Amino acid sequence: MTCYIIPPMDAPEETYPKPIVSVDLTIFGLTEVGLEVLLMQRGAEPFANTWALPGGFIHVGEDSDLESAARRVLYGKTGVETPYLEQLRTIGNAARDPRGWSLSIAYFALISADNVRLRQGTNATDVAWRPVDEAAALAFDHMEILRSALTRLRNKVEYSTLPVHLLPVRFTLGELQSVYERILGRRLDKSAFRKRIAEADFVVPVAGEMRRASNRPAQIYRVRKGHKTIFFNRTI
Amino acid sequence: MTCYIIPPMDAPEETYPKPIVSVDLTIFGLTEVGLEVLLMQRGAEPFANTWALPGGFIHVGEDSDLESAARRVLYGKTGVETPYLEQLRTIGNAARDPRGWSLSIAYFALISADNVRLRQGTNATDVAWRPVDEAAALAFDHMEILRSALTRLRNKVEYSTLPVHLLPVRFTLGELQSVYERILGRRLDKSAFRKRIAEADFVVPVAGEMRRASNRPAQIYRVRKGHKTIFFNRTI
DNA sequence: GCAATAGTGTCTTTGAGACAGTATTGA
DNA sequence: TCAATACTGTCTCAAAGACACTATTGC
Repeated sequence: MTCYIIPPMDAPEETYPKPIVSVDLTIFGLTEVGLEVLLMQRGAEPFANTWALPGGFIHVGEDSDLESAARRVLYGKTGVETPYLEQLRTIGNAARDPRGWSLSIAYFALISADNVRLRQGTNATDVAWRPVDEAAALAFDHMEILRSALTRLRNKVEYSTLPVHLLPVRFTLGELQSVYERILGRRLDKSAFRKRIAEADFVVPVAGEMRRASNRPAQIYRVRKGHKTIFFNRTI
Repeated sequence: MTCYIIPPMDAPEETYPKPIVSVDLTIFGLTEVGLEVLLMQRGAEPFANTWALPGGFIHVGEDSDLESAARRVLYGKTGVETPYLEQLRTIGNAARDPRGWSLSIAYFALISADNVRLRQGTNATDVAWRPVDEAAALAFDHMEILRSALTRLRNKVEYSTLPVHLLPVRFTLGELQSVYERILGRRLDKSAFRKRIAEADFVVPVAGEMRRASNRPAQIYRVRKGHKTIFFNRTI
């Protein structure tokens, strides 16, 4: 039994019971299969044995801020330290969690799937990549969160440099174009694509390094140091 | 003294103290002065007598969801029922509130300033419109939230139909263009502007109604029923 | 040589922006 | 008549998109 004593001086003007607060992550990765999302199977009630987005409670003593909490969850499940992480939205109502009025701050992350070592955390019996359209029923309202994240990703892909974060550190322009095409589900014109990338000026060639195959070798690029996501004023 | 007993069965797997949760609103209105934001002067500690964004705690028993909580705050301060309301972001850390680890779900609202009847709520000694650039020091990190909201508004104005919500129900195209110009701080070409508005097809003329002055009368428009904000693929 | 992909150049067509015109009122 | 603003039409120039061409490797 836990009992929190709220001191009267520091208490809110009127004291209300607080909602439950958790941080949930939609972690996208690009594998041979296509765009996939990292899911975990819940070990404990509610929704035991159901697949869910990785998440957890805020550790008031440990997490200095919200993003730290999200990064802690991310590192715990993937072992990855610095991927692209963005706040998606906060969803909260009385019905989403049988334990009571509950709040979820949803984040979405993009990672290069090859760097990941999947880990099983406490209360999770399994962790796995699942194709984004494999619309399995997820715990809580996580399916709705996943759909929001997917919408946001597809929108941003249309007019930003965001998809680089799905690639390893070094990549070719052909690989970059392929990422855009796989997420958008349509072919892009190579010439127009390269014009956009050149204008945005966010990747730099790695001198001397080429990707070799049984064709003309391709220049290898990396993201320019200190790159922030760039938004085009037109569609890619 | 308040003591919450958390039953062991329904408790989180590991039980952590919960953060403080509030909902704060950046409410924009367009007055003769220009773009203004609705502020209230706090009546109670912390930050007593300091200006702050209107906000409040979630009422677990009363609010069915987050947006309801935001609308309750909005109605309480302005008497306005259905303005444009959008979730901005959630900010949370250990330092922003002296009472402890605190979370603020920030919303931003656009209202037609003429419909508003300002009200003083509990714990507020004053409620007033303030120009957005009058960078008074605000309570908590509300200045940062206000800046976020302003950035979001200016960005969206560039390529969306969002500014209609700052106008009364009936307006002329000249008035609409003026709203865009006042927020963006630059003149727009009338011809190009009207082309955009016509393409977006989100306003309809009110048959027969004209705004009269000592010049050619202007057609009065209203927003098309069921209008959702439309995003242009280019700048306005 | 051939297959395959890298990388570049050019042409056409679209449409955004600039600007100037006409329309219609009150005074 | 003039002043003022509503509303529309046209021209120009930039750039997006389509497409084709050349380059360079392994086999």
